[in-house]
Amino acid sequence: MERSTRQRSAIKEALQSAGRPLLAQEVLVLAALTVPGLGIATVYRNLKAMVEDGTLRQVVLPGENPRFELGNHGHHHHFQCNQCQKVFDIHSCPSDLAMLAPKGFRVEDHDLTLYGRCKDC
Amino acid sequence: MERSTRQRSAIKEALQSAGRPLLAQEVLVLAALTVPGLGIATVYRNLKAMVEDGTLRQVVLPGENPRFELGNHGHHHHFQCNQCQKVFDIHSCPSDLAMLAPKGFRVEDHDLTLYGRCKDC
DNA sequence: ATGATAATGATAATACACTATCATTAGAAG
DNA sequence: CTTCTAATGATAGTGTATTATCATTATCAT
Repeated sequence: MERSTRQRSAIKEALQSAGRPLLAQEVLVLAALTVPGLGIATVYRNLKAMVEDGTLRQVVLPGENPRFELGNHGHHHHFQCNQCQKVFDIHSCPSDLAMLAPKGFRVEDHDLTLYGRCKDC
Repeated sequence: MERSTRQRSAIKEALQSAGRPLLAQEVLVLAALTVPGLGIATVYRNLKAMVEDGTLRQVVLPGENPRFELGNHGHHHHFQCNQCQKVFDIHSCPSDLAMLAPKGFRVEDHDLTLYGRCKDC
């Protein structure tokens, strides 16, 4: 059966306190503050398991490695800073996108990424 | 100096006649119809060179390998079919995206991908 | 047509994110 | 406290897109 470990808690908490999608490497760095010696394999293992059970969601931006965020958010989009490369949530969503598609195409979903400077850069 | 080869012409023509962004592998298959024996290394070499000189543009969708399209298009977006995975151009663009970002964030650019069924699927 | 050399094609090498392996550690049930 | 075994950490291995290598071919200025 599944056991509760310091590592798993630290990984989840890193994502909660960051409040933005993190790369596996970023998760490692943050969670290792709580659990020194944390291994990258453990990070990948737990991220994968938590995505599978719905605790986490993968966020994939064009040309970027997957990031991870909590799975309890609804539909939303992302902003990536051109300076620091960090990714932030955007909780609004344009509504009139389906009409952009050519005739004969049915739109079922969409992905939007904004790029620019974040508040800190 | 640069020489004109059958291979390079076939690669460029494959992209022109397709009228949609193609993966390196798709370029190989299409261009090999004109130049049998065409090698994948030649495809990558020429795609890279043509991107560098502006003839081509890379199109990178989330979680996908790069596709290539002619570089003389203006700003536009893409549609990917959930069935056949092909990518098509969308020549319109929503205008009110900058206001979606949180306060303190400056929006400089954006990427939009629509997903659904293409005309043929 | 010829020679210099850019370009090609086959394939070995690379890069790199991710996964498997396995000896060791540490939850938690009793 | 013991025992069972899930989980961990170190690291070797994998998968795969792309690039480098190099002998051979083909373009093009002369």
